[in-house]
Amino acid sequence: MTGPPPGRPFPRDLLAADSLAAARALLGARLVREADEPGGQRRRGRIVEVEAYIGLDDRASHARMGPTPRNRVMFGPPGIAYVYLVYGMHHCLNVVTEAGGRPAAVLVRAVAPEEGLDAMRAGRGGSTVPPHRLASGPGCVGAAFGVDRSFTGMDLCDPASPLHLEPAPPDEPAPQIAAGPRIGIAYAGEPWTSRPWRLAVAGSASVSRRMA
DNA sequence: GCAAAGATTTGCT
DNA sequence: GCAAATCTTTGCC
Repeated sequence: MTGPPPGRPFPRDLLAADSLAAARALLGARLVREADEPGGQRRRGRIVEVEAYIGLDDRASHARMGPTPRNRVMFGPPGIAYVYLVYGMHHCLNVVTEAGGRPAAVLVRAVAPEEGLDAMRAGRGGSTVPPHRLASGPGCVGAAFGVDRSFTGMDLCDPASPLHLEPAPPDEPAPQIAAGPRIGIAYAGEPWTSRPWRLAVAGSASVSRRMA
């Protein structure tokens, strides 16, 4: 036997408690996008880079101003997708974490493509970047997996969802993890800009930027 | 109701 | 290395 049976659900309890633990659990997990049309390709990749946004007091988090029409799913149950549009052009995928109404989410910043490379490249507008860079960066993940704001609210722990998570294969060793400050949040100020809440699989060629 | 800024990427200088 | 592209969400008048 080499791989897991298809459709194994990602355990929701791994996302329900501490967001940094959830972020570590998501590294190495698989992001799966079922074919969006008959005869289309299934897209799948290994999550290799994430960032955590934790709590009302995190000045870098969209939840910092309390519940709004955009961020309200962050206040809901874990395992739900939160997709937002940044800079008017890029869709970024988050996995809601923590239970009990504490707002938190993990941003999926990079995925190492494994399946459906052609569909990913098409989603990237036919970009000629090498395969390992097709989903390297939060906006690239959204484009490569065909995700937009209509995916907000989707249950990523349900194998029947068009977009969902799967655990890493059981025979795969746990990844070595590197940590560093989050990207693009200078506006938040200290201590939030320095919090090492960006986590990545050490050495992966698909990580968007080198860790400090 | 209007103005400002943003969890980015790409291409040109 | 830097600036443009592009539009939603939020904050303030």
